[in-house]
Amino acid sequence: MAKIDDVARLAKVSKGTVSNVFSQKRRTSKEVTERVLSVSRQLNYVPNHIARSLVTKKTMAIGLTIPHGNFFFSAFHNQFINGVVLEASYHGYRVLLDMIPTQQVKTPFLSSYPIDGAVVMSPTTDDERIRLLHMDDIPFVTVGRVMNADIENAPSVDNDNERMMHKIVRYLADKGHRSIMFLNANELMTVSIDRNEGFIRAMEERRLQVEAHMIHHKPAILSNEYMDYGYAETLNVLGGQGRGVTAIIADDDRTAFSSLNALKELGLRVPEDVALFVICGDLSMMVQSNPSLTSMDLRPSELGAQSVRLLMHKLGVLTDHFPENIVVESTIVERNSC
Amino acid sequence: MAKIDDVARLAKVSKGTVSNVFSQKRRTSKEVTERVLSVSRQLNYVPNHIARSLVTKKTMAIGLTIPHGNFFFSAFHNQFINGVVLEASYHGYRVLLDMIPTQQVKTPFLSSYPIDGAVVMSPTTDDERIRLLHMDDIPFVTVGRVMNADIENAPSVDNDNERMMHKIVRYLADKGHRSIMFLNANELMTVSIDRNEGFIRAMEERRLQVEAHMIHHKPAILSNEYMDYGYAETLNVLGGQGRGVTAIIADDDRTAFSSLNALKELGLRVPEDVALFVICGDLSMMVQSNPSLTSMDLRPSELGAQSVRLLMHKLGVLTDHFPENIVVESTIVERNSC
DNA sequence: TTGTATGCGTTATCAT
DNA sequence: ATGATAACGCATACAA
Repeated sequence: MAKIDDVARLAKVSKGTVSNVFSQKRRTSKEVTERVLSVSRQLNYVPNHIARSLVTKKTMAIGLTIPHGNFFFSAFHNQFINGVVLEASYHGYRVLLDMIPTQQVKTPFLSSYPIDGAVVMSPTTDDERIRLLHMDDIPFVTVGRVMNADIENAPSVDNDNERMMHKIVRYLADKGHRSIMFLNANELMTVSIDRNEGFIRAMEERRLQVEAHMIHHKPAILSNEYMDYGYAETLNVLGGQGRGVTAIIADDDRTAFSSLNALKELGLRVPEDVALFVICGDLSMMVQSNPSLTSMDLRPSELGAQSVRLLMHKLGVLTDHFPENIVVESTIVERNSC
Repeated sequence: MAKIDDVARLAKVSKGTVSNVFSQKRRTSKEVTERVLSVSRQLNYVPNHIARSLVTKKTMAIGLTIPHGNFFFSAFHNQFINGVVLEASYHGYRVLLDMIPTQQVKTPFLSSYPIDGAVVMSPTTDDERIRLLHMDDIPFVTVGRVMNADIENAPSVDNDNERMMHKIVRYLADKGHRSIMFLNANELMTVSIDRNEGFIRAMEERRLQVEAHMIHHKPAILSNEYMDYGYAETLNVLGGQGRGVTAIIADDDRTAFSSLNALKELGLRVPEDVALFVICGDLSMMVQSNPSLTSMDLRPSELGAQSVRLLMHKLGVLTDHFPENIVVESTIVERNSC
């Protein structure tokens, strides 16, 4: 691999000049620029990213930390990552995919982390990743509210979880539903906490009773029940005993489908007997489902893009004024399940 | 941030010794080791990854290049990435997510690429990414066969595409189907080419006619028809004209659901009137669909893990004997759609 | 087992 | 506008 000295020698300029031709940090005459570029092409030269990083102290990469464990992307994650990668590359940044595996790995943090900043997905209460980032002084943006005890004012991007639940409850209540079951996300995630509160508050506002059997949380990702979440709950609560639940809010598409299956087994029709409402989910799946599923669009791709944009401000790449906490509006998409 | 000299001074050793304590490349006495570690903790020191990379010429990161464009992960991609990240982290490697966006970005290849190797998903004929990697002498492994003109003997991981199609056709033919429609992946992908050949050959072997209306290819990812692929084709071919198609092979879950929807609209029952077979797809979706879909399991997570393992051999991280081209066995999972 | 000196390839500072 | 040179923080060959 050719180095900067080779180019400098052949182009009869100093290495400083070659450096400037590539970094554009100060002007170079058209003449020299072209000579350098020509020689570089000839030698197949490109600046060494590592050496550059060593002196600039910028890696031009951001980390994307993903929910830990033997994770399983949902449609939400997909589109979110989409938004992140696209927006990052737009600013010249690369994305380092990252997870905190449950099993011990060879090099956890044996050396510094070669990223300029990070996007943290689905923070949990007292999130380990956030602790680490904070300790290492790496700027980060979370998607969802941070609830670590010692950290305040963390920049974040989030949906309006409270309002979202109000909107959903209102929507269902207006259709006459009084007993609504909420199949929430995992209880450790901060968004799930916010949504829970929103749900309960919205129900109370409407003078609707919230009973224990009406709120459930997705099991840990590695548990056996994970894949079946929604099925057993629906069977239990809507089967036999007749607790009077007439509407179900499901956390994601997988959960919704599980629930839908249980409903079919129980001989309950959607939406005639029971309404099914999905939070987010894969658009094409929602549409192609039978019946198509009414859902709350969380706009994950937008969440991803905004989180990167916010991070770019933290990194000083973008300098116009920008809020510290961005709320991405979520909207109800009516289909045929409610 | 503390540097190696600070630690050396406080621990009263040379920087070379500090270096060795962390890299473990040569023994250090227990005494010294502990003193160094203790001081490091005290100063919150960790070796600088960039500086280390500059001299070792290893970034401890691999690239994962994803189908270009405003891409859209499918269940296959999800699980694949899962396998890649998990296996990579097991060997102490990080994963740099990478895409070649359609829109022009700021820094395409303005500087060298800070990865030790790459995994290339879904190679196309004359793949640009492969050209670049090859030019830059970056070891890479493809998932699917390489068809670039100037590249031979590229290490790869793949399913047995030919055999797979034989198995599927045999399976369907044994159930009495003689006219089978194949909703294949995008025609640029090498796997789709292989599967096409396999399909045609398998049909011929069984003396079954392959007509033009029986083979379709997924439109480009940015086109309007992309999301609807499967729907229009099913409507056209199985509607009105009655071309006698009694079985459909769909490339992925999205396509299958589209097709399923069209079948419902046509009043055709699955599997009574038409058999529907899915290649890969999201397990939980397949199961929860109604009817549950019989499918070919491509084992994407295994593909991901194996591709990383193969790459590790290319990088000299793993040294035992290992084949250059790995075939991951795919198996039929029978459900209720055929 | 440990210390010393050199180099990795670039950017930045200070000249000119 | 360009050149010369000192960092950047570490690993490693060689010396002790």
